[in-house]
Amino acid sequence: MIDDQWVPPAVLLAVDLVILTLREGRLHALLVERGIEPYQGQLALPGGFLNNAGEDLLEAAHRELNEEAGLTADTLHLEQLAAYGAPGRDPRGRVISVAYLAIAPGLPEPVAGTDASAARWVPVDVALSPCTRLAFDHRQILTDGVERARNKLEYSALATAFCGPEFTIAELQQVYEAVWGVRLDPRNFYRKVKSVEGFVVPVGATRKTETGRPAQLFRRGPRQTLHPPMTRPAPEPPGADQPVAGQSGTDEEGDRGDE
Amino acid sequence: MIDDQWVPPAVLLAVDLVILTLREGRLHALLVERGIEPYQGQLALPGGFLNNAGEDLLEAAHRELNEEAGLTADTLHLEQLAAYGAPGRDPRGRVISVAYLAIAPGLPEPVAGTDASAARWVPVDVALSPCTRLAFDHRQILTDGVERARNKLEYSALATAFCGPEFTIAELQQVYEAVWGVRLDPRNFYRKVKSVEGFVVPVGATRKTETGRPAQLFRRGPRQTLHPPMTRPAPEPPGADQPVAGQSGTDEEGDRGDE
DNA sequence: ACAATAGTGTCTGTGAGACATTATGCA
DNA sequence: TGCATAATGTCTCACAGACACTATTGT
Repeated sequence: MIDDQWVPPAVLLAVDLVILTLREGRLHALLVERGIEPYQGQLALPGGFLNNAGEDLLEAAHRELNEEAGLTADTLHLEQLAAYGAPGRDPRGRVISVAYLAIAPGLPEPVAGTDASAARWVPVDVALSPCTRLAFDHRQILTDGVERARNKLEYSALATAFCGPEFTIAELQQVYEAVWGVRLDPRNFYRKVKSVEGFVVPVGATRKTETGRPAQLFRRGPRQTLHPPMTRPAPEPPGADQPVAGQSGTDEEGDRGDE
Repeated sequence: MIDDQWVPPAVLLAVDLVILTLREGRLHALLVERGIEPYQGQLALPGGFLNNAGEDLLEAAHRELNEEAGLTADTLHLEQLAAYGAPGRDPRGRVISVAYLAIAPGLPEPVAGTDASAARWVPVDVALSPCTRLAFDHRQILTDGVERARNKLEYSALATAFCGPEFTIAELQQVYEAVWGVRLDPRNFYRKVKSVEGFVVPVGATRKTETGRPAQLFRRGPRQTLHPPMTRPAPEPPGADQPVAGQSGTDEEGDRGDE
């Protein structure tokens, strides 16, 4: 079928980033306004081509994270999301994009002055609203990233990645509420979090709130997976559930403890 | 930072397959003996390079599934696993591999006569034992695939993909036991499966067993996700759990397919 | 009858949902 | 004292684990 002279087609490889954070109780994603064609002027995920043939994928993700978002990778969560390679996804040619999901604590300022001057935080419900147009297949990638984060909150300690090094239980609850888009009972949430050994560890200090009793501060504990998992309220109506059938681009994690 | 003449480096793109099935109560993966360099003679995952620049990733996975395993994609589960792109993973150059996970019902014969005459089913515990050497980074890919399957059994109806169109509850239980490597109580398993609406639907017929009362036959139902999930016995000792840290993202690739 | 497997019923402990109550800060 | 939030306690129901028991086949 293939003659001896056949050589496989070469492709270009890009790395795109879904960077999520919490700002004022809402889930935000970092988007950049494209300065060049194609899709010039439109919103897109931060990302770019592989720098050189010797660069590792994860390394490229870290580089883009720094270049485009001004974020150092020290404290933040970064995991591979999926590969996207539909033939027509980039008008410049055959480009395969490996998407990464990054979770960052709420940064006070989006970014500025850097290479990423055009970057800004956008609430995900706005970014994914039918009115918003994203470049390439970035809507799909962003959707998948948010979905991954939502699922991982259930069975992993990912929520702590949205918080700073020290946080209160109430702050952690806000993460769940914002990402899942639900309201949780503070008492049950408190009991659940503290009942999972190693999820969070008390730091001994307290943080004053605007009003009311000061809250204890915690750090993330050694535990990565939650057993039993955090239960997400099921907003599904009775009957069969979402199709979820095919997977053209990606899938999810699957690995519970992976990352 | 990048001058106007800069062009991104091109890479080769391969698709590799983790194909899992159940044979005689044990979890097996399909491996091929490589006929060409590199790693000639060693075991590897089925896979190969993108056929042409216009081929979709999933399409390529289906093609390889057919070429190398002789499997038609009609009845089997196929989802993307991850992208593997470590710089040194393929001695021939920079090759990024997008791995797919396929789940197939137990086939009576491995394969033969086809392009994949060198393919054979290997128990995963054998394939992943320290003694077995796999080409490229296929050990990692296989490990990730098995891990994905293990996790998905918990919260999805993936187990039915291991069974034929009609199956008994006991057969479904064997899937869980083989993939998880545990023993489950038949009575509790039966109760659990039948309590999840739409997981399996009775087909009205029965299947005779070697001895004992005939079992009712079922088909997979419309439900894709299991709420609440199937609970996996936790073989973890108390204390912090597995690190599960990063994912360097690597890959492998396949042979060229010619021969 | 007996063996062997399919399928049902019961008890109990754990944990989630709902919600009352107490504790600790500030004005 | 009053208000707001943190933290703890109580009750109930759902469900997983353990296991006794009944049902239906073949020999």
